[in-house]
Amino acid sequence: MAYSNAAFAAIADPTRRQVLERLSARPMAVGEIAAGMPVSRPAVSQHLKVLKEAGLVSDRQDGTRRIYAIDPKGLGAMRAWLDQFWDGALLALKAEIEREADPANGKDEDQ
Amino acid sequence: MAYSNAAFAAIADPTRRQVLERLSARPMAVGEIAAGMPVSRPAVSQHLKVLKEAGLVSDRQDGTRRIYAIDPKGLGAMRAWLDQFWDGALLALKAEIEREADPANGKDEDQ
DNA sequence: CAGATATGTAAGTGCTAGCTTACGGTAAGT
DNA sequence: ACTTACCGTAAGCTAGCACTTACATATCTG
Repeated sequence: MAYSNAAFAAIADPTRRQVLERLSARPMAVGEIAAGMPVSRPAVSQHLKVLKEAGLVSDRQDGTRRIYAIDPKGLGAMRAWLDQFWDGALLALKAEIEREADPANGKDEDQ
Repeated sequence: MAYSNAAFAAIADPTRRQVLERLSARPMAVGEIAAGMPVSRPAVSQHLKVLKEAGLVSDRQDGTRRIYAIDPKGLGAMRAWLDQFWDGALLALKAEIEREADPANGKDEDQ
């Protein structure tokens, strides 16, 4: 399973998640994003760089402005990992519960 | 949308993701987890503490050992956030594409 | 061309994460 | 009771993150 380490590290930061949430509404310019945020504009710029390198956003030049938008590819990889992990965990958990619920199996047999 | 900040911070670390992957197979003791990992056992212990506080794992005493297992609750919250974010982003992206594809709307009208 | 607008980037700083070693505590075995 | 096994935690260190201010760059406008 090939997933991006950078993507998980990127969404770990609350400020970056806030940026992503704002971009999920519609593509926006840097200054527009930074307007309603508690950090400075350069900080947002640096966050956008991280998000871009993680494949979570894409950018496009528009005059003096630079429009950022969500890039579905990076998100897809993360969802894939979470889904697979989720399914595996649930399966293992179900098996464990069934094993413990059935006395014939001997839940402490090898201990 | 109420999601856990700690959960996102927890899965940001590759070592912790490795711990989760091992636990997704079956519940395991601390030493068993640390056996096939590149870091020391105390390090794994600290990671497990973080994962537990994030609601991603649960623990149970068994003699001198401590068995850790996946806790579906914390994962569910993360998946919910990702799913909602994913859907919103795709919708916005689709709307944006349709807007740009339709010349009648004037894609640069307010600039 | 001069000025304003919009953004990226360099430099510097405070803080925290993740790691190691060392130690303490608890449960099982002889 | 003594020893062994298993684990959590404290102390200390290093590296990197997130932030700020200051500066450089590029585009549009009058």
